[in-house]
Amino acid sequence: MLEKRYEPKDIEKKWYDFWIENEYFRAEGKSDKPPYCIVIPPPNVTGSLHIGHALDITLQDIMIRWKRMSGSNTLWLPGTDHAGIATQNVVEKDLQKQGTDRHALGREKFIEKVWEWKKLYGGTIINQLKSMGASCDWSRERFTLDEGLSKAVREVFVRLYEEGLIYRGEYLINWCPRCHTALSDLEVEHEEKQGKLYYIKYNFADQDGHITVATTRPETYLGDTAVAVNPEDERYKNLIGKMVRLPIINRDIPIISDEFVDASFGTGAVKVTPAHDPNDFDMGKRHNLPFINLLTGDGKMTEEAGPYKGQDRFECRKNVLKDLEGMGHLEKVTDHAMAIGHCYRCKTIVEPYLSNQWFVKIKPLAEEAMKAVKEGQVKIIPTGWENSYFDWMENIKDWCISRQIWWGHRIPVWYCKECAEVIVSRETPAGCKCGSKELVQDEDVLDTWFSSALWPFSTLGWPEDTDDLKTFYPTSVLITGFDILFFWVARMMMMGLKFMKEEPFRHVYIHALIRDAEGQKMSKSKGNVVDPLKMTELYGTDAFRFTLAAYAAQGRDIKFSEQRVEGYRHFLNKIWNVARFISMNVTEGEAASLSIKVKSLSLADRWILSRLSVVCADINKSLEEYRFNDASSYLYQFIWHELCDWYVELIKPELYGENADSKKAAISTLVHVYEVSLALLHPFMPFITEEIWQQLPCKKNDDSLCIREYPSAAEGIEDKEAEEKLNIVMDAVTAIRNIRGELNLSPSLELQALIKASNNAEATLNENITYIAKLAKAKDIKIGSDIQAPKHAATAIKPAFEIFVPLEGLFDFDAEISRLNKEMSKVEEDIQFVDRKLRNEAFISKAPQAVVEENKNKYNEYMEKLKSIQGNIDKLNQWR
RNA sequence: AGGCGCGUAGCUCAGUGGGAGAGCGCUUCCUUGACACGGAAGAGGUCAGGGGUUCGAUACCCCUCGUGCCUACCA
Repeated sequence: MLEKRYEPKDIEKKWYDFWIENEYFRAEGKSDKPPYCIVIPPPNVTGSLHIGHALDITLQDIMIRWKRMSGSNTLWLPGTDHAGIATQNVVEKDLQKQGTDRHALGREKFIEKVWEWKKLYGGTIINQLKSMGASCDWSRERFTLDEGLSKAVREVFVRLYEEGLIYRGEYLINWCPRCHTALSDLEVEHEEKQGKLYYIKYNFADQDGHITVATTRPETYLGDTAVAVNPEDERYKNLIGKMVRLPIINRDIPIISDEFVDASFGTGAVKVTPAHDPNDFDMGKRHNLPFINLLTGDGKMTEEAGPYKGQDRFECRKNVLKDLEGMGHLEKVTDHAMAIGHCYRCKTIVEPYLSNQWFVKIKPLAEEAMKAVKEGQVKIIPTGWENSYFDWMENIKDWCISRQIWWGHRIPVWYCKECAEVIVSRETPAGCKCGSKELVQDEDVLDTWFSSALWPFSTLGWPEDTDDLKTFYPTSVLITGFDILFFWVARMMMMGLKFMKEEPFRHVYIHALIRDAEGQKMSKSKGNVVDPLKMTELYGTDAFRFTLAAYAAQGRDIKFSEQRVEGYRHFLNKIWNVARFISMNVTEGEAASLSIKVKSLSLADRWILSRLSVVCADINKSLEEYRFNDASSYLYQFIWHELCDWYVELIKPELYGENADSKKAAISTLVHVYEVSLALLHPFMPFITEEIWQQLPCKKNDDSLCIREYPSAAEGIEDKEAEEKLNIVMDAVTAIRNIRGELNLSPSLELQALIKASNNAEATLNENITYIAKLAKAKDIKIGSDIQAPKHAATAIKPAFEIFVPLEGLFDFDAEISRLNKEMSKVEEDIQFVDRKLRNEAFISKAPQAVVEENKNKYNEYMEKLKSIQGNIDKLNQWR
């Protein structure tokens, strides 16, 4: 006998351990079964589970468990990402607390420290994934800095270099002065902000007068090497070639002309700072201007800044403005909206910074990646994201992959101290071809996303030709949020196609972002995060998972509300109680012999089996299409409203009755339908279903629900006739309940029911009179085509029959007449609506014949109903 | 600045070219032998506004308003 309430806590761990012990999640490297594979989006090793992970994990686990049960050789490959900058930041913070830093430690020691840290805390997120029920194959867990994955990284780097797709050069990149490293364009977050536009006067060097330039970053004037104007700009045409003198530092620079300049913006004259602005960089190249670097790596001014040397960049700005103003060089200041770039890891304002970096020449890779989606090898779901994908790929720029940090894959490039030879190699080289042994490795490491880009094949063993790789590549689907579509998905596409010659996954399912109940993005700083671990603690993992699945409609963000989790906890309680109901009605001895015997099935049995068949098909189809919300809604609807509200109630007379055969049929059907329901539910709520299933008194072919075959429509028996018939019965029950409710009659009061039925309905109702008696709490039910309405009776009119409920003594003429009047005005509206259509000639001639027919039928039906109601009202008025 | 999405019951959201659906909340009644985390019966919506296409539009097209996001080198 089950406990009165479902208590998730102990049960969850018990079953997870059981699954692991029995290796149910273990994939086969070689198998006759069809392969199904998902690689997990590897969470940062520093991370802890947030609600976005929870959604991600839940959806993946649903797909994986569903496919596993459906007979696939299923691999869900888990792992973590070394998260270069983020992890380094965390460990550096630790060091800071101890009053030291990484430079004091030295590179080698520091990296040791990070590994130590990883050993201590890196398992946190993995354990949290397990607590969500994730059915990953943990024997294949990977880490992006593993030996194998590092080998893949080197292989890819060297091959791209050899093909000329990786190069090194001095360019303007995004620099984070706090993290002390270059960032790719993607790692810079732009935020629209109200800023200022400063107008600065530059005097001519050899004549009176000045030209005014506008800038948002006045301190960069120190690095100006020209002023540019548009060649067509009449105002400045005659000034081209003249020199202006920079205030304070008194450097003379030329006025040049360049098409790039927009004459309508600001003053139409642009200061050109080639070392600190991307556009100016291009102009500098075009006009051969000097590049003056004003900044050090940590955002302080260099010697080039003259009197401002050593000042912080923002302090310098203040001082420059003060000085310019003092000397009368600041003409005016206006408000100006602009988007400033911030480091995505630490939110510091980034600087365009001139330095030597490694880049991937990306266009050729992007073209293949676009083609794969255009030609349909890869399907992005929902398709709306394809636009963003193409848009980004088309405008892509070379990818800066070197980072000036220590934690990560060190760039496999060595420089000879003797002859300046550059050696790019898979293996650490012993010496230079010039004979020197004096080699130094490049100091930089690779962008973390470089190794993540290889994840779908590096984790399967590439560059070795492993069984896993042969079996599981391309993987089946990638499930992730849109926030890393470019960071990760796009790059996996490029690398997968490049090195495997095949797309990394057949489908990409992009799910929503979870926001708080007000629609705000969740963030630690806003303090509006929903902690998934708290949810699982409060409501159980299953209820939480089901909530996430129910929320996961395509193409819309999720506004998360805790109330909804509570609602689904009630659903679990309902499921739990059906199990209790079964255990109370099935004795141990009976259990083993249960089977569905078609010939002794009652109408209710046939009906629920038919419904089961339909819902099995619906759920499989929904999952096929990644319609998680539909699947969960089908489950909820079927189990609660059909199985519990109707079927269980319908069979109670049989369970408590004397007829052994029909009792047996009812119990068999109930247990069967419930067992199948548990299987249907299992991918969504693995723990409670396993717990109940293990205790369910019926024959099972498997040791765990998680490997039971996933139900198909064949587990039910489709039977439209039974559905139609039972609908008539349900109609009758509802009609009587409706009278009871609306006339405020006590639920305990037994009502008499007289049913005037058409021939079809008469037989059906007669055969199922006990159902009606029980569910509507009715007695002395009489059914016939010649039933007459008694004097003091409430009436209900349905298409197939009319019901009269005699209410001697309790009868209230006014109440009943007003009920009927309400009903009548509804029907009158209906008639009007259909009539308008039928009188429209265009409708008759142009609408499909079936639609016209349908409306005609409706019209007749409504007219019948109207006649009946009117008749009843007339009688009541006569009698009263 | 461009692009994308959203606006449907009090709240959170499904949905569809042929009379508007769910969950929660609300109202009334009910401790009936699985379940009060329950049962039964209800109330509640010009499907943002305006125009167009159509026999027919909440759905398709255009505009407006509101709202959210992504991309972008306007100094």
